[in-house]
Amino acid sequence: MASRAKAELRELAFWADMLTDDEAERARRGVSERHFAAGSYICHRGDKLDHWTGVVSGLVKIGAISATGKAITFAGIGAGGWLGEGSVLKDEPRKYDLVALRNTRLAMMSRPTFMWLFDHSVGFNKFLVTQLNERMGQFIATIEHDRLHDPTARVARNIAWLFNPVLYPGVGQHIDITQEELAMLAGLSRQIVGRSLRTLEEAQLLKVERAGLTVKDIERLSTYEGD
DNA sequence: TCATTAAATTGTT
DNA sequence: AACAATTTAATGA
Repeated sequence: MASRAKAELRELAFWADMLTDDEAERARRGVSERHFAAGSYICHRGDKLDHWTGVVSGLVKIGAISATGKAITFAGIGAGGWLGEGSVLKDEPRKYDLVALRNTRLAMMSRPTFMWLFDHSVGFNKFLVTQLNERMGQFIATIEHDRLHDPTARVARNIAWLFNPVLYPGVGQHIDITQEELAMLAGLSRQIVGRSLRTLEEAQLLKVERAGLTVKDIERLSTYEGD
């Protein structure tokens, strides 16, 4: 049977099941919770935030300001997503900005705890490898994404991020997200996002609801390139 | 349970 | 960006 620590940890992190009871207890002690209000910065590029960070609830944007002054979004992270393993592993400052797009609860694991799990836990390393691999795939896709000027394609790609079954095992067909939040993620205006969503709905890729949407065809959505 | 009001979300110019 | 229309949530009888 599972330990109490593991049950507690599972509330914050789905990968708790991949740890032994002993490891879970150690992990639980090294994780604390923090809250960020909508619109606030969790960290700026260059900060030395040496915590591995999980989104318990809410929505976080990973991005940066380019040399030309344009805001670029690398990825959106929804509830269940974990980020920052690169900065923690290499003990480097963050190379990107983190912004809470809505009120967000974060689980933050201290670097010593992270390193201990990295050294001792097979389950944790398995999780890390799949996580890094999936990130890499998403990153490759993002490079292409930047060349996509069709706003509908950008919206589609941004939605697909939030439905990645490897990164977010719990997510079903539906998520709660407003068109305004999607606009901030994709770097588009709210009305363009609204129009794009209707286009995607007409193409039978998803169903638009109030303050949310349901995906009908995640495969075609993630590869959508416009008309 | 229903009616009223406030707040949030989306559509339109 | 501002305004209007619509839907949901909260309140209290």
